[in-house]
Amino acid sequence: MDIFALFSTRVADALKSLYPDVSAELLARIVVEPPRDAGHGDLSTNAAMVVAKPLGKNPREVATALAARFEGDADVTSVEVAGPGFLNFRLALPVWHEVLRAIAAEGADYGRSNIGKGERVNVEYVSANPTGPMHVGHTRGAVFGDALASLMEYSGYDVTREYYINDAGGQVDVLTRSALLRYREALGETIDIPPGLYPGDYLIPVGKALADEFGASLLDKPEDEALALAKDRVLAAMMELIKADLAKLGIRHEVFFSERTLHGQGGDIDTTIDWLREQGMVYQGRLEPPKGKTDLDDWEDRIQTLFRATDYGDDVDRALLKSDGSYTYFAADIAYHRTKYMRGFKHMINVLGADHSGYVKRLQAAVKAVSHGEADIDVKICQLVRLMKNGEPFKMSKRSGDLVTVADVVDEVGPDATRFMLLFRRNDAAMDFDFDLVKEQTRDNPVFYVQYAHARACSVFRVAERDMPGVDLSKAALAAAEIERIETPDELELVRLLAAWPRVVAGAAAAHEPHRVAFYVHDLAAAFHGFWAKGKESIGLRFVNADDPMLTLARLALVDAVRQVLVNGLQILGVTAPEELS
RNA sequence: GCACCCGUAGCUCAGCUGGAUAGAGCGCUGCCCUCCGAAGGCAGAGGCCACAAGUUCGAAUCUUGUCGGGUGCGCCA
Repeated sequence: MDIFALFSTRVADALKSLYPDVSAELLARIVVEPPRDAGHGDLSTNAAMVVAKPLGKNPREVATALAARFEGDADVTSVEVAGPGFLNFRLALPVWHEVLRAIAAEGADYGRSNIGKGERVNVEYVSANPTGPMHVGHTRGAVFGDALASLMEYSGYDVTREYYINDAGGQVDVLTRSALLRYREALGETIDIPPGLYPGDYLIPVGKALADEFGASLLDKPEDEALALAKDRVLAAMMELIKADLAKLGIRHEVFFSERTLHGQGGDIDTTIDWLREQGMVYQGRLEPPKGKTDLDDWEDRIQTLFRATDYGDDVDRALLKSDGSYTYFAADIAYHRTKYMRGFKHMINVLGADHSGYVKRLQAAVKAVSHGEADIDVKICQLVRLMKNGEPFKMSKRSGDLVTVADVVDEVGPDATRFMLLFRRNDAAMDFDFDLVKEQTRDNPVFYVQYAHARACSVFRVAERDMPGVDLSKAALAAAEIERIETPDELELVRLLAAWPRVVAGAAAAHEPHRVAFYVHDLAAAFHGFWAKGKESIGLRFVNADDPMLTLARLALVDAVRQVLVNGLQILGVTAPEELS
């Protein structure tokens, strides 16, 4: 149940009956929303202002006519024309009681919508190079993508969570060579890791595993052959490391797509490039060197194979072949996104790090080209995260490099805090991650604040059981409670917030902005804590009143509704809702 | 030089895709609570929404330009 959606159609219907010739486009621009200032009422609509001009009428006049349509409506206690032509509604108590009943009835599904209409969306995120454990820099994108995918699912999209394994480039050879050194080490040699190779300890067990499998047999082979034999093992081992890191954050993907499978004779890249050629999207030409870039010593002006990205909104055309004749990363990516389209995805979302911001136009161009403009892609860039301790930026040092891994962070603060903090900010704004704050048990720490609200809601039930032994507090009993007893302004404020939840999730899903869910849940927690605090000043506002079981039951239904919505929000964010805090 | 992102209270950030008198937390000031319904509550001060034009009934929000910060800039991934 979404009262905003409900009134949206009612306002539109009223408008149509008054002015039969208002266009559908106009109706679509009408918004029913909570007014910024609660003093203005419960619902507010701009309908009159939107429609007035095209109809050649005065907005307030239209508003007045519209208001008349709601006179005597049982759900509405007052309609007022305000300001330049706003229409403000105050809703009758039974509407709020209906909201509470709906929450009880819908439970975990309260807020779920079908705005996605079952359409398929591919959400690609993390896609870290398989050259080692996940760096902390990947964490934000990982968490963001995961929460966004959940949010889309919750809003009626058919979501596929996908990870693109960049296992085809030169870095993989470098990685494998590094692992082969560790292999020699495992066989007893003393090794020295030259600069340029990966020095990390995490390759030691990989070397050992190679030694176990191949014995000394790789030693006599030419490097090419040894590389070919070892590569799959090394890559698999790296993916295991990455998956373990992801698991620590509660993240899983449905599809792991290997870049290597696109390469090779007659592979997807070949067919894609051929296809692009047929479409006239490829030509031979030269590019201007970028201005203002410092080190252009190695710039070589040459004719190359280019994709007409500028036809699709990019700034320059992009190279498909390297000078050695192999495909560029972008060529593979075009083919990759073509497979997404061929696999039936008309909506794609890519979550990338800040260092890829220069890549988005190119991707959008590729998707447009490859789908004849039928598919869309939204690229979400996650800005940098600075780790802070004692008010200063810091780096946790690992013996074998100065990387801070995902595991380092999660082991220190836990997955819930990591996830919530990273989601409690717009993705496109840089943020500081404060280690001290995250472990504090005070209101300043939003993770604690929200989880505590949930725990407190649960604790109310424990108190009720203690103080009112023998009273039935089951879901069924709550559903049968006299919800009508909910009527004080403080209680209704809470209900209003609960009523806004479906609207908030839907908006967040449409905008691809999970942080809105985090902020909502935080607001709801604040309102709940506030109401709780009132009970300390005035006993009549306490949830549990042993001498009035029916009132208590009604209030418990309210508490349970708050608890349920907190759970629903946290679930989307992938954060647990503990019943007790230690 | 170019592209993208950001610029909102002293600090950290929201602002519901164009709505009404711009919000929250921290910090500050002043009260209240000394409570196990633990891990506080209430109130106040604090703003040229970077700046300037434009679009319209209406702009923090959209357009253009300027300034400042971040990221990136043929063949790396």
